[in-house]
Amino acid sequence: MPELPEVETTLRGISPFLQQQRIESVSVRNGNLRWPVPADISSRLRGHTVLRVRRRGKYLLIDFSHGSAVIHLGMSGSLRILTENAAPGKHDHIDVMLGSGHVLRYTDPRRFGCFLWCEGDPLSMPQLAGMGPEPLSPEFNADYMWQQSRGRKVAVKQWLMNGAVVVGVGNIYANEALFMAGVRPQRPAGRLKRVEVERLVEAVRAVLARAIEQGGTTLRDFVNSDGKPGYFAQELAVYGRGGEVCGRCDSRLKELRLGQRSTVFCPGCQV
DNA sequence: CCCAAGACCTGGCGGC
DNA sequence: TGCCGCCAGGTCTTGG
Repeated sequence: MPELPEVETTLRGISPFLQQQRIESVSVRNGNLRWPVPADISSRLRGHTVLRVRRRGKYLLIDFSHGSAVIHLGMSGSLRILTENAAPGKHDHIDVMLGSGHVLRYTDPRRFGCFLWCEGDPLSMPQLAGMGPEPLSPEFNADYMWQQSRGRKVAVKQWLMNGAVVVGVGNIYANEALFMAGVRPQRPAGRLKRVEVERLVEAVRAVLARAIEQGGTTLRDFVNSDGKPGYFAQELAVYGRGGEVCGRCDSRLKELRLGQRSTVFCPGCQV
């Protein structure tokens, strides 16, 4: 489910409710996520105060003075703030009770996400070390991406979705950015021209920034921390539109598979 | 090192 | 209505 804009939307939603809050308790109903939720997570957190919440790629980090909770939403996860204690549903796996009386609830039907504990610097744990730059930071620029692309034979779309190159670009936004940049997804990354890399960098920035403004993309079940959907789905130009007429020319959008992921492009607009 | 494919898991959908 | 296969926003792991 969540790509960078959805995780960023979640961060912005939960952050005000977590800042400086004391953790009263943690209730784990199903700890069988991608990796097991540490059995002692409750005793790790109880009585400690949240210093701040931040994001690295699609990971959310809740920092305390003695370590950080490291959370990923996988394909289908969400985090919500409950103002009253609603009965948990089948996929509501974790509740974090806050001093304010609010509850941070972790939901994930497919359980591809994780909820881990890290003492010390979470940025150096295996999952986070070696990540590429943030796409909305100055380190993500044409010079960097040009140098990264040289010699790479992989399709540019899969290259864009590789977190070691740049974080946060998932299937939806890779499709959209390539359309915006006028580049066919199946082109080998190393064969892009410099101007194409420049356009792609700008397109990734633009599509992610716009999606964040809209509160992310809701296809089926993404909800923000208030339980509301994101509105970027209405602005998707190609994702989920295979067979439709392109909005920019009169070609029909084509659909194919790259790296087992559905890929949509316009044969008229994308070279 | 690079790349492709398999793995994890549940639910929704279209087809028969 | 019921069952079956396929698909889904991610990314880690394995194997060539």
